[in-house]
Amino acid sequence: MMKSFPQRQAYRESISNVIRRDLISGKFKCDEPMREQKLATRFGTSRGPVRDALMQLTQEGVLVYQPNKGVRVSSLLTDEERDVVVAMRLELEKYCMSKFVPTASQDDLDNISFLLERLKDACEVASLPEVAENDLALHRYWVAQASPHLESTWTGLSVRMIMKYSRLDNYEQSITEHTRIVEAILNRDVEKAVYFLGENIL
Amino acid sequence: MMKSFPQRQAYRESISNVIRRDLISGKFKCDEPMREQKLATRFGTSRGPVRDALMQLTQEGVLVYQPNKGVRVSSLLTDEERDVVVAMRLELEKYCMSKFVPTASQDDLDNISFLLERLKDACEVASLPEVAENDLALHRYWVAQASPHLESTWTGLSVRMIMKYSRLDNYEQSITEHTRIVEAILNRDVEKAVYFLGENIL
DNA sequence: TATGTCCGAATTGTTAACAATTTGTTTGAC
DNA sequence: GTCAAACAAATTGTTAACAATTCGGACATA
Repeated sequence: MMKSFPQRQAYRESISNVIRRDLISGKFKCDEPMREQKLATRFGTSRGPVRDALMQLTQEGVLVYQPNKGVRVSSLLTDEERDVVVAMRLELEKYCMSKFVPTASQDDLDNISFLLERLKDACEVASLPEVAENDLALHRYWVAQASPHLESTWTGLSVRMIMKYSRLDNYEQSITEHTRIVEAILNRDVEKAVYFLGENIL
Repeated sequence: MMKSFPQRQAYRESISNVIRRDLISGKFKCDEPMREQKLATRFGTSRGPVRDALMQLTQEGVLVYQPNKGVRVSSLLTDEERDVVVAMRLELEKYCMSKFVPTASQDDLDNISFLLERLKDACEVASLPEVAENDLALHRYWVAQASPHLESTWTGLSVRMIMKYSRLDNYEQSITEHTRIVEAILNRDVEKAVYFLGENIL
C-alpha cells in the first residue's frame, strides 16, 4: 500500500526506525552510549547493519559520534535551537504543502485520509510513541510526495523537534489540528492548509 | 590548529570529505553510480569505511540510495527547492551568527580572520573547488561554535545549495561579501554581520 | 588517602570472505 | 530478427574474525 517498498533490504532502515522510535519515546537516557553488540543481538544481526543504522541517526542529529567511543544519545536542543529548527521545518513543509495540494491524486487524498484515521486511533489509545509515529507519518506523506529530495532533511528536523518538547501529549488538540489540515487538503485549499500547518508546527 | 581533532579515526570523515569535494567540483555526473570497490581501492581501504562515507553523504542528500543497487549521485534540486534550502540555511546561520558574535573569544576572531585570508588566497588562484571548500569552512566556523547540535544539518543544506548553482565563481564578489561579514564580526556588530550574511547566502 | 601505572576486559575499527541480488550476455525457440 | 530463459559476471549485503583503542580496577608508592 502506498509505498512501493524496495523489496528486502529492510535491515538498515528498519533498525534505525526502531531505534528512532525508542529515542522519541524516551527509552534511552541522555548521553547514554549505544552499544553495538547489544543492539546487534537484540535485532538478531551482526554489528554491521547496526553500525549503519547508528550512523544514519547520527547524521540526523539525534545521536552523536565520538571516534573510538561509539555513539551516544545527543543532548537535547536548547529552547533557542528548537525555535530555529521549528522555523526551518515550517519553511520546508509549507513549501511541500503548497506543492502537494494542487497536484495530489485521488490516491494521495485517500492515503492522507487513511493516515489521519490511524493518527486518530493512536490518539484514542493515548500511546505517545504511537501518536508520534503516526503524526510523523502523516506529515512525511506530503513532504515525500512534494519533494523526495528533502525528505531526509525533514526527518532530522522533525525528530529532533519532537524529542526536545512534544506537544503531542495533548491528544485532543492533535486530532483537531490535523483534521483541519487534512480537510483543507481534501478541499484543495492551499491557503488554509498552509495556515493550519503553521498552527500545528510549533 | 583550532580543531582539537579526535586523534585517528580519519577514515570515515576524511573519505566523505574527499568525495563531497569531488561532488561539489562536479567530478561525477548526475545519477552516476558510486562503486564501492572502486572507491575502496582509491582510498586504500576496504569497502567498510567507504560504505560509511557513502551512507553519510546519502543522509546529507547529495547521494541517493537504492537497496541492492548502491548509491548514485543525487539529481539536482529544482529552483524552488533551492530557494527553500537557502531560506532554511539562512535561518540557521543568522541564529548562529547572532549567537556567535557577542560571545566570540579572541581566538575565535583570529581563526575567523585566518579563514578569511585562506578564502581570499583561493579566490586569487581562482580554483572553484578550493574556493568552495574555504567558503564553507569559514561559514562552518560560526555554525559549529554557536551550535554544534546543528552543524550536520547545516552541512547538508550548504552542500546541496552550492551544488545546484554556485555563485562562488564570482571571486571578486565573494571576497568583498565575506570581508564585510568578518569586519562586522570583528567589530562585534551583530546587526551588520547578520545583514551581510543575508546578502551572501542566496 | 591520594595518585599514578599497569594489566585485563570491554568496545570500537577494519578487513576479507561469503551470501544474495542485480545486471549483462549468450543461447535457443519461434 | 525478436523475444525469453538461462547462465555468467559484477555489485551489494552480511557476517565473523582480528586489530586497535578505550575503560576500569588492582596494585604499588608516596
